[in-house]
Amino acid sequence: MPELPEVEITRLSFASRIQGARTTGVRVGKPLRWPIGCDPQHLLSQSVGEVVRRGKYLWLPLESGGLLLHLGMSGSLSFAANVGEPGRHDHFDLSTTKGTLRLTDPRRFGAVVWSPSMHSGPAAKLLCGLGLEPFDAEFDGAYLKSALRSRSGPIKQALLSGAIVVGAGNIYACEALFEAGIDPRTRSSKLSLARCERLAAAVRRTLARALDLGGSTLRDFRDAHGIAGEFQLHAQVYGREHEPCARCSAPIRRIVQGQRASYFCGRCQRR
DNA sequence: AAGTGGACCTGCTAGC
DNA sequence: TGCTAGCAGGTCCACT
Repeated sequence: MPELPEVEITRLSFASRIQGARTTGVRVGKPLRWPIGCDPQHLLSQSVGEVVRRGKYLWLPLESGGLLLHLGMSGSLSFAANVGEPGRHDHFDLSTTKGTLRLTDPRRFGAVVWSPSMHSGPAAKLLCGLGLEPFDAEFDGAYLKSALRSRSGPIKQALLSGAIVVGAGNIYACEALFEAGIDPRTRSSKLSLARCERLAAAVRRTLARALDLGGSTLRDFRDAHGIAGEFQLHAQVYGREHEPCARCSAPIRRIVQGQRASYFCGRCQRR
């Protein structure tokens, strides 16, 4: 579900409200992707620091370490003073003096993992292979060109891997490639510097636009106030197989790459 | 090292 | 109306 814009919108919707609160209770429901990795008692009576994002992960700092959160495909976080009884898909609650942070995740691909810090233990292991943040000044055409040099596979899969640049998932990778006029099947190492520059700019613009629009809500996504996004209404290619391309009217195509759907315009997007 | 396919889990929808 | 196959925003891991 949640790509970088959705994760960042979620963070913005509760980080300032939970900061400085003190933890008062923990409820662990059905198993998520990994075990939490600590005795839940260990999380009690600690003050909460500033929530930060790295890629699609959120780091929630506590005094004796912190929690690395991931929303998987169908996860969302809510934060409210009165949360009520947990529903069937509510698998983690962290109660604090300012409200309860609750992870709702029907498919349970999400995760809540304790780590002594962001830069050690399980968190470090999960974060260490990640590429640049898309809004980092270092992320530009020259960086992309260099990072893609050793990659023979399709550019779409290189973007999705997160090893070069983080944050673009299936929707935004498709949209960014459309904006840059690049066929998703193009071999990564074949992209010219000029096209790498266009692609880096397109990734940033696509993610920034999604942030402006509150992210994409296909079905599950809500921010921590329960508000849906509307980028999906503005998508040019994602989920639009057979519809006419907004730029040239050719029908949008759908193919499968690495077991994921790719949508693109066969006329506007070149190899 | 980089590419590929399978795995995890539930819910919804299109088609018969 | 009811069943089934196929599909869904992610990403780790084992294997080549």
